[in-house]
Amino acid sequence: MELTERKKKVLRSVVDLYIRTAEPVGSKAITELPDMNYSSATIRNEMAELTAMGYLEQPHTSAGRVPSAVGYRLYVDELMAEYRLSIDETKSISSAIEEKMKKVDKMVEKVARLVSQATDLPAISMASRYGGATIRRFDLILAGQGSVIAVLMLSSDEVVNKLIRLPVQLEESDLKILSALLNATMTDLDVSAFDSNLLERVMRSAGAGASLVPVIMEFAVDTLQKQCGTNMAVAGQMRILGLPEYRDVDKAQKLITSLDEESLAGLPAVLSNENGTQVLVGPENVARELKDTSVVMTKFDIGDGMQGMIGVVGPTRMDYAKVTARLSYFAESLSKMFAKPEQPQITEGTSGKEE
Amino acid sequence: MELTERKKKVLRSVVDLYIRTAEPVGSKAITELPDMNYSSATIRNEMAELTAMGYLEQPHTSAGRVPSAVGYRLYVDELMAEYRLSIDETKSISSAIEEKMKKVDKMVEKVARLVSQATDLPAISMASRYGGATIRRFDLILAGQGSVIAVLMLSSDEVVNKLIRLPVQLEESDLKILSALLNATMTDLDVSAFDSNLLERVMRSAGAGASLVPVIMEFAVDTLQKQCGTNMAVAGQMRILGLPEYRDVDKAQKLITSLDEESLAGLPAVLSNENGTQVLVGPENVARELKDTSVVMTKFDIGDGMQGMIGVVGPTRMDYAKVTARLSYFAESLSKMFAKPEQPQITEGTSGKEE
DNA sequence: CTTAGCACTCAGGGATGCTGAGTGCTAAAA
DNA sequence: TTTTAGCACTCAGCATCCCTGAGTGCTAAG
Repeated sequence: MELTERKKKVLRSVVDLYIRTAEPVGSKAITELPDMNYSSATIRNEMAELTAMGYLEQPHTSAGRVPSAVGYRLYVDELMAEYRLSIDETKSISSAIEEKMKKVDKMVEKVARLVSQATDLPAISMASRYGGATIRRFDLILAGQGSVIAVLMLSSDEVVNKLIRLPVQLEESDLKILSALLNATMTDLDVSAFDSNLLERVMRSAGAGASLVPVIMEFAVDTLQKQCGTNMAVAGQMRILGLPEYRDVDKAQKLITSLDEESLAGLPAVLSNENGTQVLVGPENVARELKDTSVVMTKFDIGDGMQGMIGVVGPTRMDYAKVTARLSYFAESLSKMFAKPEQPQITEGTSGKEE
Repeated sequence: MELTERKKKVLRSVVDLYIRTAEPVGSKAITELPDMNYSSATIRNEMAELTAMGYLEQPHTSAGRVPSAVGYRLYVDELMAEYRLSIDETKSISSAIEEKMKKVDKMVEKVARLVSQATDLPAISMASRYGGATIRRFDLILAGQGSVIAVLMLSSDEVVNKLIRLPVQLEESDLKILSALLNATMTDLDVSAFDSNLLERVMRSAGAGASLVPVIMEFAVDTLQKQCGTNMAVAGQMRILGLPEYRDVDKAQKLITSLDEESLAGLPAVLSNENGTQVLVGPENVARELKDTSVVMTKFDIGDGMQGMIGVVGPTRMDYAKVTARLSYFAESLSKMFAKPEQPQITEGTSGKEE
């Protein structure tokens, strides 16, 4: 049975009010809305029918109505009004993004923080690679007393380095030969190609620098693997403490502990493959702990064979319009930022101790 | 007036019990302790006197006693029994530390997480430099079509790099000359020496690579400044939700928001300069938000002109013995790890996009 | 000096009752 | 046929009250 226009209007009003107040909505509250020229009795009848049809729920007899999961679904898909970002909002989002972002993992963390701040909800951010990374170029620098700095330039234009200390004394000329060999044999290879076979072959031709080869190769594999993996960050978990549905510490705690990287690993699988914003309402979430929360996620392209994703977790009652608007804007801005091409560009990286 | 032995014993018992139960301690509970051969009436008298002397407090007339800040102070300084780490505990701490730690900022974050996990309390970790860092060595690598990779080796043995794209075409020989120049003029300098004067001087002699100099210098200054600054991380804030004193969401929220990097920046100033573990009980904390929490902190040496510090924040009622024991062990293990010298050592780092 | 005994205090936890927001139904009005 | 006014009913939330028991301080006897 189709919903009449009026029913839809009532449903929308209920959801809107409930989002604002977090309290069950009564018929009188609806009548007081502008544009509602019916008496409370009429609204009551409509609400009773909407309840029967499963769009609304009643916590107890003498309370108002609360949207059900089905109700939210309809609201998100059809009823909700576009939320228009104010200039202030777009500005603060853009300026937040414009801060320089360095390495992917740092970037992911920062984005999570920014999104969380913009929505005042816990936020998730991830970046995963669908095209494999390769090494474009090897360089070896002699740094005195048996120390060599290996510098790898990746297909993604990232540059990584590693300080290697070996008991062997090497000459500048040895390194030149070795790096030429590495560039000839190990560039543009998928990570899977780095096997013991390759290692043996390269070592046989390596001459004086042979002892360096295994270390460099391990470093290369490590680096490529790190590139493949999914980077993920969660931020702002404690923001849920501000929400009335989590006044109860136990509930809050349960949700927070389920908001770590591991528990959310399964999330991407649930999402459809298209770009754009998706909403998972309450029970639609697979993770049991998220049963009475909603997740809003947006995918976008980072370029360089990377796929980005940002999202937030919040009460089913969250302000979907506002949140999706902000998320989309965020994703769009990020895409633009990553697509920005050609201009003199600078990349940097650090390296520290490792034992 | 000095405390009698028996009074001390009673005070210790009160604190111990209160730490365990988080509930006011009554005279009867004390009598039931082994090694307490007095009746409840006697204990009551002692407790009354301890209260008069300010070591104990009474939430209300018919409740048991709770240690006051002064009481905790005495307990921490004189009364508390050494807590002996079990083999399991030392093992899990050591194995946690043995995971490889890379760059300082990553390391700081990881340590914060580990400490928090080991104590089940929010933890703070920081590393700050007291000796200035310098650059030991510059290398420039030509990476095709106007791209140059600048590789800087610091006095701390960290290696950082940056990909620079310039519209100018440079030859291998230009870079050789330039890097020789940089190594001659800009190594072993304190960050303050990098002024416009130096820049001008170097650029005058730089020839073809002159346009690179400002970029490299900016990178150098950035890197050194980052080295100077204090790295700090907080982890496990939500652990306070498990504590009975923070069943109240508002309280928990207040504390959590005051546990960010900025608010804790003043902390180091409060601590004495010696290494070793220090306890700040309740009102001894300067930060107003920490008035009814305690902070336990340990300083230790990282080497390379760096000072490390780890600590936890918890209720005044926290198990000081256990916490200080674990913190000290942690600090010791970390010191050892950083002191471990000479063996073939490898350092690595990455670098990503920056616009 | 210690302890048994006793009167006193008071937080915390039911039980009870009231209030007001909200409902569903019916019957009159449009 | 649809809308609305009116009314009886429900029930969460709050305030009130009382009771219980843990804990106290004081006194007087051991």
